[in-house]
Amino acid sequence: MEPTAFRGEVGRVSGPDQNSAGSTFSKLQLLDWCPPQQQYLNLTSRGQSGPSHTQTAAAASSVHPLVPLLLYSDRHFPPSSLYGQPISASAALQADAPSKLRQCYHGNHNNNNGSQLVKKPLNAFMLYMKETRHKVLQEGRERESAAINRILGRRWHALSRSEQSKYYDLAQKERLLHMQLYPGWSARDNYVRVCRSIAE
DNA sequence: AGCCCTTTGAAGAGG
DNA sequence: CCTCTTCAAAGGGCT
Repeated sequence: MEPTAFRGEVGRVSGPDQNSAGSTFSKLQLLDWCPPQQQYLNLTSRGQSGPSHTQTAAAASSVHPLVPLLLYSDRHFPPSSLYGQPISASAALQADAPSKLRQCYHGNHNNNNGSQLVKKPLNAFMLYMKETRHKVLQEGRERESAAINRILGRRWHALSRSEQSKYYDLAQKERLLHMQLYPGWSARDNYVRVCRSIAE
């Protein structure tokens, strides 16, 4: 396939093919699912509780009913589940645990602006991985994530255009919602090397 | 305990 | 405009 051309078709947030967020969201509203917003708040606040996360909670609660869409990708692919199935609280906690580890890996719980860290929205392949990883695990051939990801990379390329478009569309919705939730957010906020250069 | 590995895609920086 | 770098998820493996 041609990822670049394909990306140009469905992967862009803005551009001539992208009418507007409004028209996109009108379609999104057709999606039938309604996870608790609290789960999303846990996600965006990285599972932390405390004064600093009231800002995120306020941002999420003040946005609109599309908030669950972001949760859609992050919480929506529990192990051995299909689309539309609700995710359990334990699964949510399980998903958060390694994230906390990564917080330590990246140095702190905040971004370099001192505010609560907001993570990047997942791209199409990341969404595909979240949904498909457990299948590879169930096959029992591989256990290491690096090996599993190699397999998923090959399977991703083996997907048809229409199959991939499902994930590109979802990723685009993620980005749109992320932009609405965090208008001033930049991926650069999470750059560790930026933090280090500032600290030096 | 903390980082590496491995994948694709998005986004930012710099030339 | 193009290239390079970083981060997003995951978790076993390694230091």
